[in-house]
Formats: sequence, structure tokens, C-alpha cells
Amino acid sequence: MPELPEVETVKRGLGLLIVGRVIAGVEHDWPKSFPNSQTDVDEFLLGASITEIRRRAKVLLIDLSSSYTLVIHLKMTGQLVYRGTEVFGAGHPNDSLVGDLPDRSTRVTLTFQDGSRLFFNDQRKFGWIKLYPTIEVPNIDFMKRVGPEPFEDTLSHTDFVQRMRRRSGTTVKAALLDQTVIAGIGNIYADEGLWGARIHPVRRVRDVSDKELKLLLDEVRYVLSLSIEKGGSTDKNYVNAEGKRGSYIDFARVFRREGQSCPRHPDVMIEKLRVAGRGTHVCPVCQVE
DNA sequence: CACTTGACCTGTCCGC
DNA sequence: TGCGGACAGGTCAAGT
Repeated sequence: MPELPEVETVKRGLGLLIVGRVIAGVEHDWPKSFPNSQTDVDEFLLGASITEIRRRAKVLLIDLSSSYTLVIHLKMTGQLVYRGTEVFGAGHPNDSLVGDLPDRSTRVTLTFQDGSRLFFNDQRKFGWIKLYPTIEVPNIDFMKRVGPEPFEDTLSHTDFVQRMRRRSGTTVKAALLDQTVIAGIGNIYADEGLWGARIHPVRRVRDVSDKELKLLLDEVRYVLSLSIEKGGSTDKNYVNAEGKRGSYIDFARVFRREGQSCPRHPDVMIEKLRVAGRGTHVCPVCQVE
């Protein structure tokens, strides 16, 4: 679930909450959630302060004063929730989606010198936090292969068309989800962008015109920026760094709206199908196969 | 090589 | 009510 807008929202929240704090302790119970050795922890994590929070694609980067970086992928159900040291009530805001922490899906807990904590919760255990030398981050396989950021101003419409054409034999939805074509788009914003551009997700890229693909980039940029403005999409698991939900789902036109009417066609119902192995939402009138 | 499917996991929901 | 199976969906490995 966390796609570009959700990770960007967490990034902005953590920027306000944890930059400058000094890491005093780390606990982790699931090896795949935090695979580094105790030696790495002792040498490069404990005692380091947080200098900057960055994002690349759906990956969050927490830079440390030790010249190491915590590289974090939330995958489907990951959450990063900060809790301060205030002692009122249960110690968390009333509108938080998350209760007392740690809880049974807490995989990693970072404790800061001032007693505040950052919890990495991940129900399905697909996500991870890995400590890398900052200088090595661009050499991680994923970082070398991932495509341009959607809002990079050097990404022209023509560039986008060319990158999509590299996957001309597959469906336009599979190409949009391919992180080496363009970074940060997942199932929600693929469906929303394709509806915006009136392109059926099952069409082969080779059968989609340049004009349609250029419109698709505009529509993808529109839904991503709207979602960032709304704090992302909370369907089930996603919360921001304060444990609060995002509201893009209230503005979604097709995602999770099967059986409801298309915003362009009050008499037509949104349908759900499977494309590229994922639940896919379309208006059968706007989007023709 | 290009593309598709399965695995990684847990929790929820649906039908029998 | 219990139980098996489908589904949720990001990414990589394995299969066609």
C-alpha cells in the first residue's frame, strides 16, 4: 500500500519529528526486518544522530551522523510511527489509528536519547530496515535500476513515452507498475491515473498512442500530487509518522469503488478485474479495451 | 530475452 | 460456529 505519496508523507513527518535526535537503543525480533549485525549496530547506529530524511521511489532514507543510512522499505503493511515522551493518557494522540506501542506487529524499535521512540510496525513482515554506508546507497541494486521520479523536472513527456515503450509487449498497467520505467507508482495510483487518462489497463503498450501516454503522465502526476496534499491513502494499514490516516481514498475515482458509479457516468458502475496479477478498477465506458 | 507467476507473511472475509 | 481458501499488493526469484 505505501506508494510514493504515503512514503513522502512519512518522510515529511519524520523530518519534523526526529531530525537531530540521537539513537540510544534498538530492539528487533524478526531477522528479516532488521538484518544487520550487532557489530554494525554498535559501531554505526548507537550514538549517531539523525541528520536528514530522504525518499527515493518508495524507499525512505534516514541519514545518520556516522555516515551510515537507514534504508527502509515499508512494502505493503509497514508503518513508521514516532511516539514522544509526553505522559498524558496512553501517550498517543486520540485520533491515532494505532494504539499503545509496541504491539504485536512491532518488528523494530529505535529509542532516542531523550526517551522518545520510533516504531517500525509491519503486520506481514515483508518490509525491512537495513543499515548501509551512505555513500553505498546509490549502488544498491534497486537504486541503480529504479526509474526517474515522476516530478523530476528533467523527465519530459517524450522521455516517459520512450521509457514506457521499453515494455511495449506487456499491458500498460504492468508497465506503469514497473519501477524501472518510472518510480513510485503502485496499484492505487496506477488505477487512478489510467482512469484519468481514459486508458484501459489491459491494453498493450504498443497499442497505446503517444498522445495517450503523454496524457497518462499528466494524470499520474495529478493523482500523486493530490494524494500528497491529502496525506496519502489509508485503506487498511497505512498511517503517517504520527499514526494518523491519510484521506486520498475519499477522493479516489475508481480504486476500491467497484459497484459504485463512475464520476463521469452516473449510470455506469465501476468494475473490478485482475490485471498484472492485481485487483484493478475500471469504468467500462471511459476505458475501452 | 521478454514477460508472467510464485514466494515472502499475516489477518480478514466469504462460502460451505 | 469452524474451516479452507481467496485476497490484500511491493519486489525479487524462478519459471515459461
